[in-house]
Amino acid sequence: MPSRRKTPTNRPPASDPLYRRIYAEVRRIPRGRVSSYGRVAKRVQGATARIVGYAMAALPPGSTVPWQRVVNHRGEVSPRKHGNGQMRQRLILEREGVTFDLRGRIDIRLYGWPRP
DNA sequence: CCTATGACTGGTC
DNA sequence: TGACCAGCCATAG
Repeated sequence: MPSRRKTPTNRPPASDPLYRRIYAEVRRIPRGRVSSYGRVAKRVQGATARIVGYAMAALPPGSTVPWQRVVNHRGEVSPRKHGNGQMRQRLILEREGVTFDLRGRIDIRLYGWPRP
C-alpha cells in the first residue's frame, strides 16, 4: 500500500498543539486522584473548560492519557450524550481507589488534584 | 457564513 | 442543595 498520510482514519483534531498540551497536563494527575476540566484549563494557556472536554472526547480508544481522572467541578463523571463511557470511567476510577458517594460524586477535598 | 451541539463553569436565586 | 442561565468555543453540517 502506498503511504497516505493525508486522511488517516483516526485523524487528530485541527487544534492539535493545544490538545497535546492539555494531554500533557492530564498526564500529571496522579493515579487515585482527580482534577476537573476547569482546573486543567487554568494550567494550560489558551485552554478553557469546554476545550478540555473536547480534547478528552477526541482521544482515540486505547490512549494512554488518563482521561478518567478528569471530572466536572462538582466531582461527578460528566454525562455523555452518546454511549455510556460514563460507567466505564467510574469503574476505572474506583479501581484506582477513588470512592463515590451515594449521589455518584467524588469528594474533591479528598481526591482533588492538585491539593488546595 | 450561520446554526446547533456539547466529556464545562461560575454566578445568582 | 438544587435549578437556571449567560458565557464559553471547537466541530459538524
